[in-house]
Formats: sequence, structure tokens, C-alpha cells
Amino acid sequence: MSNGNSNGGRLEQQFANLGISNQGSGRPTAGRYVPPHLRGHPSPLQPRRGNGWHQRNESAAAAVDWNNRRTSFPRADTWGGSRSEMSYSSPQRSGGGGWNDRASSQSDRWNAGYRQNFSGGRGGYGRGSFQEDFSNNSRRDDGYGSWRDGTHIIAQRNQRIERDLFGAPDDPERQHTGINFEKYDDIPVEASGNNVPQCVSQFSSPPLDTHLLINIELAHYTTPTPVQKYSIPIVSAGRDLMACAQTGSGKTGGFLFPILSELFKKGPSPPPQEQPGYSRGMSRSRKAYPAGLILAPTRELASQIYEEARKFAYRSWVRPCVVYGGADISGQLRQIDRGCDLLTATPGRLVDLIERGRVSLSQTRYLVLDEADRMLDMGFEPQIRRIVEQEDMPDVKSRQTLMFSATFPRDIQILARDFLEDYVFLSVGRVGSTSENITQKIEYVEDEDKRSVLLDILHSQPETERGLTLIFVETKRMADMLSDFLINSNFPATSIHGDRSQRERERALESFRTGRTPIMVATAVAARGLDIPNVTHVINYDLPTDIDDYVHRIGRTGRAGNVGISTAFFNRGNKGIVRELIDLLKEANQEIPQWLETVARETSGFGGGRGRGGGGSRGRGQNRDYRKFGGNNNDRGNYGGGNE
DNA sequence: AAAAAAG
Repeated sequence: MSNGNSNGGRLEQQFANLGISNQGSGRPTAGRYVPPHLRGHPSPLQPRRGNGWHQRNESAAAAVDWNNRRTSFPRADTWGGSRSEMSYSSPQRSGGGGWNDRASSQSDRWNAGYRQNFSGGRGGYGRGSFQEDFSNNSRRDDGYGSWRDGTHIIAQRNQRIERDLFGAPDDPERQHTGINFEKYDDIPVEASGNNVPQCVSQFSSPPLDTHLLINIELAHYTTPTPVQKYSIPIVSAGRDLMACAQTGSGKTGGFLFPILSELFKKGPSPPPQEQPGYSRGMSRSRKAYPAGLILAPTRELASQIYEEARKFAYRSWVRPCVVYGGADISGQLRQIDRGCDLLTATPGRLVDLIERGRVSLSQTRYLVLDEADRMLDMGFEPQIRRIVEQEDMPDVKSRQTLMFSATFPRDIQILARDFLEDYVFLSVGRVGSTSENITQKIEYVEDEDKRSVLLDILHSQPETERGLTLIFVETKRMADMLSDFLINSNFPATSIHGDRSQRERERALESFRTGRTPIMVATAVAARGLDIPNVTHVINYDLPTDIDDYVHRIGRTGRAGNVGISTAFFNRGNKGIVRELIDLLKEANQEIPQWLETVARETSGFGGGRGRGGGGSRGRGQNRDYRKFGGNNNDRGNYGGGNE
């Protein structure tokens, strides 16, 4: 998520994952589903054989998860497993080149660069405590250090792990540093609250821990993004934070950097002496006491945050961990047993683990809600309340709570007060709207014309530009139908939605990311937070009913200062958001079609009371600190500290 | 009305 410099690392990780699966760790993997974060860890990189898709299909037949059982729409009857990936890829391959070029040459470059790097400079930072740490211990070198007698013991560097986490230094795919980066300085930032800490302008040792700086450098992050410039001192000062930042602006780093830095400096808190869970005998099942907890609304986003956390926790005592549903729980339990200091989770699976007595939140000093407005809306709020208020998590005064999102409706801000204490509100980017990096087009298309218009658009896209196109629809059923349609029209498409198995979801996402299927049809599951480099076009085949969803969706493109295009199909069925859509387009300096204004005039007056927040305070008041702008709310005293 | 998230 952060600057976009991270792209290379993730790509590399994916290539590692694509290798033959049963090598390296010695674990038998026969057809068993292994979630991405447990895959390919110690295994040395193997050059990819072929294009990889047939290996995948060998194991594709298995694993119908509960999502599939629940569905009233049995995909299995119409087409099985990953046929979508198969059906186009044969013709493409026979044509030579196709979608796989990039991937294979990429992995070669990576190998070359890697060797070069380590034969040359062996720049031993850190204290290299490999012996003390691991030699008396059967634990293998997993890249983590320890905390002993009040001292942070940094683990020795490890080439294999660095390659896995950060990729090769001269890999062009990761040299995003500086692309449109200076533009960040022009982005207005508004901070409000009591005694807002002064922002920082670079990554430097006070306030950040020196070891974190080393990892930041390894990841080739050079300058903090605006949200990071503020979140770092705010979190370091022990304050709570509600951060509203444009998508792709480095929010993940915004919370990972200061939290990891503080954890590096302060060390773990001693686990409670007496453990009730201990009564189960001498079994290996320990209870985990994460010092930090990050909650996210989708599994893929949780996985993505975890991958970032791994980079910045490298060689430190902090062991990141991730748990989410739809994946084998025993693997996650094993991972927790190996250490769980910074836990990223989706709510359901976390509750499950708490009920099993395997996770306790009693030592959790940092709580992050990513995509916080989503996490506090009707679907998630009860689960969040349960985790935060009804388990053993320290109360709001004894922990720090950080919330991040690109959108923060006023009523959600009010709800969020329950979880925050004297927080700083941060608003980054064009207030209340999307960035100008994205060119937004609205086209009037009746439902029955959508398919042919979509084909026109796809045909007109220059094939030489290997950009990715992400198409949003409203229903899972439509996602299936549309991706089938595209495949039958000879477009390399895949789809992602909640009724596909987790393995299918991950395969689809990877296939999209690597460009093998540069078209992906998605439901809301892919709308938020996912950082997919090189998405050049987002198409809202169906517009959402909530304007915030639209903001998040188009935010999948134009990330990290790059530009992107968004096209939306609008018809009378979407008039519910026409007013807010026009406001949004205005704020982002976009062209507004005449007919759209006409629809707005026709619509005004009737049915306008729809949506949260009721009468009109939404839209304009959106994404600003409601304590300052929310109207007759003076109960919090005077907030002035607006810095620019 | 739909999507997401536990099994």
C-alpha cells in the first residue's frame, strides 16, 4: 500500500509462490491448500517452468469451502475450478508471448540482481547476534531477533529472506521511487485536535527507531508520504488517530512505521504469569499475546498488510502474523505458536481464535482499524465491538487506537468516538474527494447495452500497454456471468468475489497482478485497500449505491502518484447517487456531462433522503473532522490546530 | 438489495 515502491517485493513473493510447491521446507504438500503467507518461505527461488498455470490446475479440483456450499448459485455446474484461467491461456500461449512475457523475464532479472548485490556489499548493519540467538536453539533462522534484558537483539542479515521480502535491488519493477513523488508535497493536509504534534519531513531517528530506518531503506522508501509525516509523530507521542487519506497514499506505512518503531524501542510487555489456557496439559498450544492488532475487512487486504509488516519487522523481535477465514486454521495456529506480536486479522477468524483460547488481547497496546468506516458500518460493527469491548483488550485509555480510511462519513466518525481517546483527526489529499490523478468518465449506458459497450472499450485499449483493467459489478452472480462472457469473447479475464473459494480468490488476484489475466471482474471484495500496481483502468460496470464505495473502487487505480482512468456506466437505476457523484466530480476537477446534470435536476426533490446521515450533512461535510465542521457540536471544546 | 466476514 505504501509508496508503491513495494511493488517489486510483492511481485517477487508471488514468483516464489509460483514455484513447484513441494520443495524446500520438506513438508508434504500433496494438494493441500497452503495460504500465501505460509507458502514458499524457506524455499530458494526456482525459475518458473512454463507459464505456471497447469501446475495450478492440478490441484484446482479440491476445496469447496463453506462459501461455496452456501451459495444458491452453484458455479460447479457451469464450470469448474479455474477454467477461466485455462480457457483463454491456450490460445495466448500458442500465439507466443502473450501475458506471460513479463513474468518469466522478471524472475531472471531478479536472480541476476540478487547475486550481484550480495557478492558486493556486505554492509553488516545491526549487531549480528546470530550465535546467541539461534545456535543453542533448534529454531531455524527465520529472520527475527529477540528482546533480552531490556535490549533489542537484532538478528543477522539473511540473503534469502531479504530477497524474499524486498526483491532484487536493481529490479526495474521496484524502482518506483520518485515517480510523481514530489507531487505529494503539494497535497494539503489538515490536522485537528488538541495539541497536534508537529509533523516530520523525513524518516529519521528521533522519532523513529534506528532499526526501522534500516528496513525502510531496504524497502527503498525514501520520503514519507503526507499521511506518514503526520502519523509518525502522532503515534510516537502516544496519541490516538483518525486518518482520512486518499487511496494509495501510504496508509499502511502510516500505521506500520510508528507502531513497529515504538515496539522496537519499548520491547514486549511480559506475558501474564498465570494462564488459564495452560491447564490443557503440556501441549504445545500456547496462547498468543499480540502487542498490536490490525483489523481489516477482507482476507486479501489482511494478507497484503501482513506482507508489508513482514518487511518492516525484519530482524526485529516483533513477529507479524495473519489470520483469516477460508483458509486452513491449523497452519495459522502453527504460525501463531512461532510467535505473534503484531497480528493482522479479519474479524470472524480472530473471534474464533479467541474462543479457542489461542489468542489473548490483554497485552494489546496498539489497535488499528484499516478501512475503518467499513469496519464500523452495520455489517461489521457488532463483531468489532465484541473484539474491542467484550474481550480482554485494554480499555481505550490503556491502548492506542488508530483508524484509517479514504472515506469517513460523519455518522461513522461519531460512532468511532467509542473507540478513541482525545484523537487527532487527519485529512490528507483533496478534502472529501478523490485525487486528480484519476480521470473519471461517466457514460450513459442502459443495462442491456453494457456488454457491448464494455467490449468496445476493451477493444479500443491499446494492447501494447500492459495495463490492468478492473471491472466492478454489484453482484457475485454478475461477476461470474461477465467474466464468462469476456472469456468467451477471447479476453483474458478472471473474477474475484466472496462465493469463490479462498484459493480461487487468491489465484485470481495473483493472475491479475502478474498480468496473466489483465482483466478482472470483481465485487466489493476488491474495492478497498488492495494495492495492485499497474491498474490503469477501473470500470464501474455497475455503479454502487453508496458514493463512498465508488471512491474506494476507483482508488484501485492512480496509486502512489501515478495516473489512471475510471469509466462508469450510468443509467436511471443509479440516480440515487447522482447528486453526490456530481459533487465528487466537481471537487476532483473532472468533466461533468450535461446529461448527468439533467438527471440530477430531474431527480432532485424526490427520494433524496436516502443514505446515511440523512439531511444533507453528507457529501460536503464528509471527510472533515466533524468536531470542527459537524455543525452544532461544541461538546469537545475548541479545536484549532489546523496545520497546512 | 448486495457484499463481506467463522464453520
